Amino acid sequence: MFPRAPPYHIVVSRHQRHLLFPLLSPRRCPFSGASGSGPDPTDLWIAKLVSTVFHLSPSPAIAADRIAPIRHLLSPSVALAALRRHADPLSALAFFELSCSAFGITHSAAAFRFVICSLCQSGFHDDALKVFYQMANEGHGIEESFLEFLAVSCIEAGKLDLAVGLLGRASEFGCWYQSYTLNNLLSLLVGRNLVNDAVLFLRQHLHSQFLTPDTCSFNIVIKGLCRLGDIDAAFNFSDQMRSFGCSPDMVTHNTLIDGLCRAKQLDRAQELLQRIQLDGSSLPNVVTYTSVISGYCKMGKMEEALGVFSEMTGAGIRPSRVTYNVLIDGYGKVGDMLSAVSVYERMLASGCPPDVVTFTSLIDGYCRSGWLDDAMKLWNEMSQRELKPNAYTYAVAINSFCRMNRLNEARKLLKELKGRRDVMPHAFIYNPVIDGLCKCGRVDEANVVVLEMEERRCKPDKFTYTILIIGHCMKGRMAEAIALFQKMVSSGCTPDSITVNSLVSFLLKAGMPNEINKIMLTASERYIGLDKPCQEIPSSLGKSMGISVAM
DNA sequence: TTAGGGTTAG
Repeated sequence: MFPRAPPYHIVVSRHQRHLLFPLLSPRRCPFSGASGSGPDPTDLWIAKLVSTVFHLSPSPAIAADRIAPIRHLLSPSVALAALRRHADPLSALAFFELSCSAFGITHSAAAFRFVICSLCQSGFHDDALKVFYQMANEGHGIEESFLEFLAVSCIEAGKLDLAVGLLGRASEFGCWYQSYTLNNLLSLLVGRNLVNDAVLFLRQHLHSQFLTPDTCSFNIVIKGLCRLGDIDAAFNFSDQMRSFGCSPDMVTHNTLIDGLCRAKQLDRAQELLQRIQLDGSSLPNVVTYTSVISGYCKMGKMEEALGVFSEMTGAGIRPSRVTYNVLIDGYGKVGDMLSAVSVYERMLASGCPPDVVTFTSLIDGYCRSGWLDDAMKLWNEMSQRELKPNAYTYAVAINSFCRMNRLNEARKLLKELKGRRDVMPHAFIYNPVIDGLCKCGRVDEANVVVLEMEERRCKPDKFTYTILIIGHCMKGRMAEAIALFQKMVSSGCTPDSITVNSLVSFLLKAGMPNEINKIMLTASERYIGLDKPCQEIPSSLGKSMGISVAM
């Protein structure tokens, strides 16, 4: 934490002169700048001296000894001026702490804010919050705007736990904060699948006088609950909205309808749609209808989907690109490519340009029907329309080539993907190729593909490892299979019962009981905390060894 | 800051 510095000399050499005038990086924090008429020139001179001595000392303790003779010159305003001379926030923090502990300085609110802002801007939010809580404990008034700045900084840095803790204590500091900040936090929590944390936070603070949730706050949490499949909880929240002065709006209704559709409760979704229509308070829009159409498409009920589509157009609502894409994908999934193409043509005729999702769905449809060559014609047509395939498109095409045992064409696409720096590679794109190669006994080539994915910082997942372990076992390369299992565990990828069962059964056939023991021991250590229950497998081994394996 | 679309393999 303490900055590296050369030994202390009274006379500073030419090459050290810059240390007298450390340049501060631009401060974006509105609370860290100087205010008022600025520091006294004498204070500035002392601050310069003190900060230089501090910088040149090899440790805070030595700095304390060296500054001691002039400690009587130190004041809160000198300390603030000295703090401003620290370019490194951790160095500023070290000086801040030293001036409290060694020289008894009671820092001003401005000094606290300066250190907190510096730490936040460099990503040291944990330290920033410790200083903030010290600031509050020392009785400094907390401005609402400062609390919000700190919360937003934590949120933007992804330190949601810190933001939750800070905003959760806002009432302690007498601070009210805007729904915008709350919604930012809720949105990020939901986006990271921390729906329960978002729900808990909103519930705990609904009655707080320092927080005013708005319709958007509820909508965010309702969407999270719908994505979890907890439709009843989502409806409960929507029922509660009015008692907090918020009215459900079109977004609320659409979120609930989409939730019902995802939960395959299409009848309830249709009922709600009709209720909204009868109610007249908000008319269903293209998003509402598209959600219902999507729900039917996902269930393969294309007649019903088309019925809702007709109802929508009959009501004078123009289909969006998403609406067309949903229908095209639905027809492709049920193998009705004639209808999929018909919707595509209608889309073009209506002046709605297709996008990469349209093409991915069409390519997927052709692939599922076994018409790979038609699919690849579309692949080429995409570039004519200046559309680039993305990770989804590659996944669809590569998977299909592998299913048809056209591994070389799949590898050609992987090679093309290698040149696409704008596409983030995912294990599910590589896995079918690795699987196909292993099944053909081309294990060495499979290992090369794994190296390629790792070169692109794409970590193998449990499917990759299991495919490889089985592939190596099939070739009798047991030592390599065991090494892969060990690499899997040490890289933090938790094996599941399929991985362990596969390896153990091969080891059993190979007559390697000692290795089985080791694998099972590792597995039992790793399985602590797994959600799914344990099951006795394999039968012969389980009986003889009394070991259970998680499923 | 909130609503609808495409990948899921061992």
